[in-house]
Amino acid sequence: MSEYLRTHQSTDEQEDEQTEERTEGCPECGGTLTASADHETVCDDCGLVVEEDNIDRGPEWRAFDAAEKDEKSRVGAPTTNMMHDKGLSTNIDWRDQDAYGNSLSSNQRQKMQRLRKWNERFRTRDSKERNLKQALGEIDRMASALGLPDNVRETASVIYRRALDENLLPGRSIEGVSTSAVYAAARQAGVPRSLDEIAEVSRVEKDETARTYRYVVRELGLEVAPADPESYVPRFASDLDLSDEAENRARQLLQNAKEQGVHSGKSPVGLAAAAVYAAALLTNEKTTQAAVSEVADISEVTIRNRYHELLEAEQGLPMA
DNA sequence: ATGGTTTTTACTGCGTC
DNA sequence: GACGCGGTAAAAACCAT
Repeated sequence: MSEYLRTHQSTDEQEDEQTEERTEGCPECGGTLTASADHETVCDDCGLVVEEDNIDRGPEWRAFDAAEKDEKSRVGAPTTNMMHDKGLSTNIDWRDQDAYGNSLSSNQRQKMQRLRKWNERFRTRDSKERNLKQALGEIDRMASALGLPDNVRETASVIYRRALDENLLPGRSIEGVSTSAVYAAARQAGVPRSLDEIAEVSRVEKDETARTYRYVVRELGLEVAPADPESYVPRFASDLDLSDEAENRARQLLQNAKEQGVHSGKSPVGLAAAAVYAAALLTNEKTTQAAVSEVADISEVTIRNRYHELLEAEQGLPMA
């Protein structure tokens, strides 16, 4: 605890500085920028207001001593949807030490043990809370296995939370819904993973995931646009060690195809795979259909069909 | 359940290294 | 002769109805 207090105060000290000089110059005249007390960033020389209404993360009002400063500080740990209680509930340290690092008497120790136990019981009181706890664990596990970034985990958590609130769970497995949440979140964040990839790391079968996913999307009114083929391109390209040039070419091909509406109804993954293959060909880089098929989880036949269509589309509209 | 569409599977022939 | 590629037909999977 003492440690916490000290660092907390020292950061406040720095933020107490009402004005601070920025390193970058004014975009207008190159003069020095100053952040003023009323949350504007102003140029000293020409008076240009560069930024308005900055978020004030500092203490709320003047404080006259340390205690008051703590009280009025707006600052706290950020909340996160990744923990079942958004990280807001009380945690009791597992160490049997007091705030100064001294160990507790055996009497105290037992007391703390009891407190911990009850705190834990209250924290995960009803079934919903326990449910959430487990689901979020699953979500985190799958997201890690798929290499998905934190924001996807957050989104997945939110989706799951909503599903829980709307009572979508009864009759469905926690794993199934968590899996769907991850799938939906990944797609919404523009880093889609195919159902097959998802099923790979999930504890539930692919068709159950698909079924649950549809259900969840419908009930929650989630807006998930059909996956954009382009969003698969970077991953495939890097898996195949292709150059940036080829990657860009693949994007071009896809955009072109999109304009001509060639892609409707076809699987986005197949299109992306075909574009990557075609681009590799066009930039004289060596890949085989088999290799692309491997990383994209798409049959060679599909790649063949798609990439013919892509090239035809390209010829019909010779380079914008 | 059904019918239409897309993807996959399996197989074959062709050209090249 | 193995390999990459193209094509085809039939089976399977998918989707909306």
